[in-house]
Order: sequence, then C-alpha cells, then structure tokens
Amino acid sequence: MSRYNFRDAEPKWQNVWREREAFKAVEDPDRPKYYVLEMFPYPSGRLHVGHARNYAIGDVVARYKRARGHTVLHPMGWDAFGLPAENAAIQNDVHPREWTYENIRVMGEQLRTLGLSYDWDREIATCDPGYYRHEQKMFLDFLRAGLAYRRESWVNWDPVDNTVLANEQVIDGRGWRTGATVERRKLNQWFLKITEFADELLAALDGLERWPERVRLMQANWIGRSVGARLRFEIAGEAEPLEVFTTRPDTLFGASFLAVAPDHPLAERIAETRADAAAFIEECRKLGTSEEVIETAEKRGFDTGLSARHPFRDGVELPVYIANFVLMEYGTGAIFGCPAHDQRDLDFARKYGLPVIPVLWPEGARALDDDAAAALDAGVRARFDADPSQTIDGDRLLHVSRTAYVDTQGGRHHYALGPFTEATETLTVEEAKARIIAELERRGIGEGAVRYRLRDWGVSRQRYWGCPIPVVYRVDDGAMVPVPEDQLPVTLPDDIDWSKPGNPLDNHPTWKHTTCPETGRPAIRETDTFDTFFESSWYFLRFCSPHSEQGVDPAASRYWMPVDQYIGGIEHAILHLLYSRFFTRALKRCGYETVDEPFAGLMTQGMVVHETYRASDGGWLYPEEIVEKDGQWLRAADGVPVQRGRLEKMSKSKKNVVGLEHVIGNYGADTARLVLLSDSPPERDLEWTEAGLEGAWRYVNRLWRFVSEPAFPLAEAGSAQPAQLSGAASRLLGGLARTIKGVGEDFDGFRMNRAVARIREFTNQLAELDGSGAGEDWLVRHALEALTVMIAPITPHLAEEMWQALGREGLVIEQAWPDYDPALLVEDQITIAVQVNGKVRATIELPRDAAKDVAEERAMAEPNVMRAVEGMTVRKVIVVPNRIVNVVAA
RNA sequence: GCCCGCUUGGCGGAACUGGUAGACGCAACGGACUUAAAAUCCGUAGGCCUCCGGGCCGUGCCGGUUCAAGUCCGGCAGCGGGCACCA
Repeated sequence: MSRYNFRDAEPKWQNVWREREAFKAVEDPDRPKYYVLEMFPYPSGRLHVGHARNYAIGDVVARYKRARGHTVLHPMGWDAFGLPAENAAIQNDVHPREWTYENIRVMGEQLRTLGLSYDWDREIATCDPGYYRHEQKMFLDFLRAGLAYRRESWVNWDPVDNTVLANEQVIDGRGWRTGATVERRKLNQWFLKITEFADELLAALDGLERWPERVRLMQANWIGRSVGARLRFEIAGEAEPLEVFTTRPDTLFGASFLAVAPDHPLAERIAETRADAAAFIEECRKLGTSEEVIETAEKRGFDTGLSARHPFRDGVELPVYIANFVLMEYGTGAIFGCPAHDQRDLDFARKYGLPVIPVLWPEGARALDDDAAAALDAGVRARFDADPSQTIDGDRLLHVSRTAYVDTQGGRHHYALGPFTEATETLTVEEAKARIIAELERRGIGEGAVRYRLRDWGVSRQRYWGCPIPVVYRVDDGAMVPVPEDQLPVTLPDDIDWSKPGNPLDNHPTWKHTTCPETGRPAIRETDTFDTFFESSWYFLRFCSPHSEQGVDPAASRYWMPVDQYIGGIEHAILHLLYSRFFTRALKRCGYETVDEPFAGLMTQGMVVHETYRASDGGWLYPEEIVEKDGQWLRAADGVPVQRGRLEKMSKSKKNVVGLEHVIGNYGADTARLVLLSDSPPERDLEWTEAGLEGAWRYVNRLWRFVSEPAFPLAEAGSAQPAQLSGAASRLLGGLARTIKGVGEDFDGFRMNRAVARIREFTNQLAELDGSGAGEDWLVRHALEALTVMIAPITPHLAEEMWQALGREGLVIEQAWPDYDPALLVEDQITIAVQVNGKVRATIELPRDAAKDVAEERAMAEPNVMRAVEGMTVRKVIVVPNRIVNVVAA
C-alpha cells in the first residue's frame, strides 16, 4: 500500500505554481477583485504553528475566492521594526537590522514550505527605507493638516538605566532589567489627532457589517463617547472654580467628595507649598503609566483641606482630595464622587469615612408588595427585601444601582433630587440627567457636555529600531522645522553603541547634528522614532502597489481597496484596527486616494494553545523534550517525571511552541494545514496535539488511496454521466450536491472545520460503494474530481497530486468551484421526531411537505407515542412541517 | 478595577432563523488481516437503570419565558483577551 509522498509532491507543486506565476495578483476588469490579507508577522525568529494557523485560514479564503472566479490579491510582508530586535542587540551584540533580516529570511523560507498562495513579488519589510520614507512624508502631510502636534506626556522611566520603559518592561512597578522602582516622567512627544475622528470612527462601526459584533463593541467602548455634564464647584479661598466632568449628573445629590488627578494643576499648585502633598503626588508617579496598574492599585487619596460648596444642597461642603485613580487624560482630570452609585467611590468613601448618600433606586423597590416589585428579577428583589431604600450592602454596591444595570434596563427609578423631584415621581436616568443639566445651565455653573475616553495617539518612542521622525529643532531659537520632502528618507545610522543606556539615537556622536533646511544654521534631529503601529497602519495600502514611487498609488488603491477580508488575532481588536481606521481617514483628508474604511470584512482567529511542561527545578521544557509513558510524563533525556501545566498560548518564554519545521518535516504542509483548519472553528482557540496530527495524516493518505488505488476501476476521465444510475449512486449524487453547497457556505462563513467534517462525511459514504451498481464507476470519478477541487484550498499539494492521478489536464488551481444541479438538493423522504410533552418518543418517515393532519395521524399511531399518552388527555398537537410533532397531553 | 468574550461526552468539536443534543474526528475498546508489528478494514461507544419493549438524567451553576431552550431573558461562577510604549 503506497503512502502519500509529500516530500516529493510538495516542493514539486510549489515550483510549478511559482513558474506559472499562479498567484500573481492582476488587475482584471472582467473579474471581481478580492483582497485577502492576514495580519503580517513581526519577524521574531521562527514560525510556529500559531502563525501558520492565521495564514492557512487566509489561504483557504484566497484559493476559494480564486476558484469562485475572483482576481485575488493575497500579499505577505514583515512588520519589521520593534523592541525585540533592540533587546537582541543588547543581549547578543547583533545589529537589529541583521537580526531582523536574518529572521525574515528564515521565516520566509518556512512560509514558502507551507504552500501559501502569496504574490511574493509584493513582499515588503517595514524597516526598508523604501517603505518608511513614504510614512515620513505622510507624517509631514499630517503636520501640515494639523493632525500631528507636540505636547508633554508621561512615560515610564527607569532611573538606573536612564531609559524609557515600555509597559511590558515594567514588572510589578520595577524595571525589568535593573529592578529599580519605575517613575513617571514628562517628555515632549508627538501625537496624532485621532480624537478629531472620534465621532466618525464611532459612527462608521455600524457600517462594518462583516466585522464581529464584539470587536465593534470593544471599539465603541474604547472610543467611549459619553454624554454628561461639565460643572464648576466653588472652592472656599480659591479664585477659580474647580471644573469636573461627570457622565452621571443625576447622582450629583449623592456627591460626598471631589477628587483631582495627581497631575492636575490644582494638585501641582498645592504641592508647591505643602511637602506632604508633594510626597503623595510623588508616590502616585511611581505607579507607572498603564491604566491597568492605576485602576487595580489600592485607591488612595490626599485630603487637600480645601472644601467645595455643593451647588444644590445648602450648607453642604465637599472635601477635595488628590486621588491616585483619577486620570488627567480623561474629562477635566477632576471628578465628584458619589459613593452610593459607584463602587470605586464607595471603596474610597469607606476608607476615608465619607458619607454615602443613595439618591436613586428602582421603581417598585419602596413597595415590595406591589405588582411593580414582582417585575424586578428575583436576585434584585431579595436584596431589597430587607430595606427597600437600601442600595448598599456593607462595602458592596448592590448591582441594581450600577451604571450597567440602570442603562441597559432603561427602567424608571425613584430619585431623591431635593427640590427637583417629588417623592412619588419616577424618572429614567436620561430624564434625571436632563433635569440636573437644565438646572446647572440655568444657574450658569455647568452645561451638558460630550466626552470621549479616546485619547490622542502618542507616536514618539525613545528607541533606535523604528522609523525616524522627520523633523529637526533649530539650536538657536528652538524652532521645529520639518525635513523637506526631497531630503527624505531620514535613515537610521548603522554604528550604534549598545553599551550606553538610554536612546541610542540621542547618544550617537554625530547623527543628530545637522543643519536647519530653512536657515542653514545648526539644528538637532528629532531622536525619537515612530510607534511601530505607524507602519502597520497603512501597509495594506502599500501592498496594492509596493513598487510605486508614490506611497499610495491612486489607481492601484482605487482598484484593490478596501481589503475584502482581513484575518488576525483578537488581541488586535482595538489598537491596531482602530489606528488603521484612523490612519486611512487621515490620509484621505490629506489628499491620498483611499477608502474610508480599510477592512470591509474582519475575522479574528483564536490562538493556538499547547500544554506546558516544567521540570522539578521549575524550568520550562519544550514539547519535544517530553515522552509519555503509562500515563506519566517524563523528560526524554533522563526519564525524570515532569509537571504538566495548563494549556497556554504558544510562547517562547514558556517553551510550549511547536516549530513548523518539525511538523512539515514529518507530516508535510498539507497535513499541518488540515489539522489547523479542521480541529476547531477558526475564531476559537485550538489545542495543538500530536494525536490530531496523526489523524489528519491518516486522512491525507485515505484521500490519496481513493485516487491512487481505487476499490474498483473508475470511468474514463471526461466520460459523460450514464443514463442509468444505481439507487446508491443516485443517492450519492444528491449527497454530493449537498456537500458542494454546504462546503461553499462553510468557506464563506469561515467554518473550515465544518467544511472538512462535511467532506469526510461524504468520503465515508463514497467508500461504501462496491462498484457493482450501474454507473457507480462514473459517480465515484465524478465525486472524486469534485472533492479534489473542494479540498484544494485546504490541502493544495495533495489536490494537485490527486488531479494528476485522476488523469486530468491542467492544475487544480485553475479549476472553477464545482457546480451542481439544485434539483438534486431536495430529499423526498424526511425523518422527523415525535415528542410527547417535549420528550422525543419516536421518529417517523414522511414525504417532504406532508400535510399536517397526515403527520399528526402518523405520529399518534406510533406505539411508543400511544403508550406515552395512555391515561392522559391530549390537549393539543403542534405540527411543524418537515421539523417536528409535539403532542401536549396531561 | 474597567471593557469584551468563552464554558456541550475521556478530548477537539457539530446542532441552520428555538424543533431528534453529541455530526465529523481524536483517544479507547472488541474483531478481521499479519509469524509479529505497523498500516488498513469492520464494529462498539454521554451517564445511570432495564423485565431489552424501553425508562430516567444530561450542554458550567441558579432562576425565568415557551408546546418545545445548548440556542432567548435575568443573576452567579470559572477561564481567557484587551487596557493606549509588546506586536
């Protein structure tokens, strides 16, 4: 029995495809275009099966769309700037460029062995000056259009290394290399005005119908448009009132304190004269810059001793705190706290002994015997039983008063808003907000306001391995001067001394010293580089015309954009996708030929996870170092038992990676692709196991045997359907039609696992034929040819080999998707279930679309149904044609 | 802490707009072939009970809507993704 020889077949067909330029993207007016894009990788070293899953999914789409008659653009490139290259430079004394290009070479070779249908002529690497010179020009355009500006902003600072740290380099508040306590520092940095597009980016989410709902939701929440109010509190002894922003003006009557951010001007002014305030602010600055750290830290405040007058409650004074959880970037950097209706405020109030004043509770909560109370869900009601006016249980805020409940329910509430409500009146949250805002406006101390959570995009990075920011600063007057376009690109110097801490460009002896392009007088280059999200925000435009003199070639962009299907990890749901959406719009405003929305369709695939293994000394072990013996996991080298850990995302640090070369070397690319596509639905996580690989390998061989050693001789290639078909053969012809239809729908809907299951199911049926019936030799040939074309997007090399073995001319990749006669889809006999009171008691066979009374009669005649209803009265019989019969009896 | 998901046999998963839960596969078990093994082929298979007709239970947990709930609604738990300088 011959086994499928992938070692010869895979390189052979890869060569054939390359020689024929089979995947060259061509602008063809006669065919619909289709642009498939997988998120390009960071060249980190080697590809693992996690990468491969992303590309395999995209390749199925690309090959399927090609078979469906589209002209396809399917490119690949490298997101080549980034921090790991610098880390490698520091640790291994290798230049980031060398390290990066070596990784690109290795990973590119690995990619080629997967047989992916890329147009390799369009390969780009973002660290190539030929790429980034265009983004330097884009930046100059943004500058001209007022979409880029400079201001001071906070960074994580390592005081020992004198360097800026990325959030991921801050571990428990300490620098990852030095262990020093991280501080916050203010630096002058470049920003892009993404906030100017906040409304547009939010509104356009509705039109992104082929995006997952959850990604749209996450983006909407990230933009975080909230309608609330700005209001000004008078502070005793202060000339200026303190302005706060709130999304919940309806809780103003429950206010019991005010708090400002540690970097709020008021806080900074107090710190000038009070050492304890300064010390508190200093403490806050040691927290670092990430929102996660700030929000999970213990809520702490510093009582400034100032007090603010409550605008509506006479004689009520609110203490003013400096608090570590108030963010200067959001709203006005100052808040009022209403502990009764916000958990964080409640925590703070309990800690500092501040009053907790409930001002709203749901309708019905006051009179629990009412019918209204019955409408409350049971969980809420139970909590209100004790005291209807209570909204707080010790230190825990009852969920009924949380924003989420109030807003999603849209329900009515009792409010205690002093003179503005009657005790018996109920209001929605929106009505109560409007009432308070009207009163603020009437008194001239506040007004309705819209705020966004979204902040402008800080693009400056104090690093070497990134795209230089093309501006200089004149030495004599400090003026910022853009580098003229004809002097682009500003390139990176090669000779870098990695032994010195800090920004290598800043440390370089000569690079930053230049002259002002306007005056010719001495100037200093900007030594920061761009955030690497900058490169990935427009690469999809560059792929349309990677060799064009213009960064974005108008004709090519017009033809190919938008990306019809974008595929990548859910971890990019917010930042990369939002930045790209913004960038495309910003470019358009600057006159570039782009669409509004770069990605018409988005699919977010799950991660590939694998077990982790740890030796007794705590060190991680690679899967290939492990053997299983009698249910025990042992280190292969010495037979010492190891600890099996949980499934985790494949990562180098935990060593739970499975390298591609291992898989492809032992089983071939097609088997690997089959595993990656068939074991889990693409959007879910996939557990990589050796057993899964074995199963896929068996199926690859099974398919191969079908054509190389058929159970009986097949009809001649190209022979016509015989007039006579055996019963089995004609049933299978119907099965094939349903398979073709189903697989197509599955591919369209990214259900690759379901498509494979369908194909396998059909193969199982096909294998039952023994060739004795009329026309079966023709049917099997016909079915195998169709199967070959259908499986080709998943296992393309195998499909070519099968096509050839079936004696067909040409290549599978040139074949159109198989056709079928729609009349074959319908089945004449249908099996439906008969239930008694919702429990299945029998199944009956009925002709399709049988009349209801026929179905009922047949159902009632079933012995098991008769037994089940014995002694009961049949109340009603529900018949859903072609679906179910349910007998309701009591 | 905040935002967003996910949870179905021993395992991965299937189940269209609520209508026979467990398709397809992995692992397992029994059998055929073989000197033997591998490979291959055939068969069994959610759990419990059974007088072998069938019955009861079952989609993370609690509650609700419905003739009917894995699917819809409310609550809870566990696990995961993101949180703006990882990419």
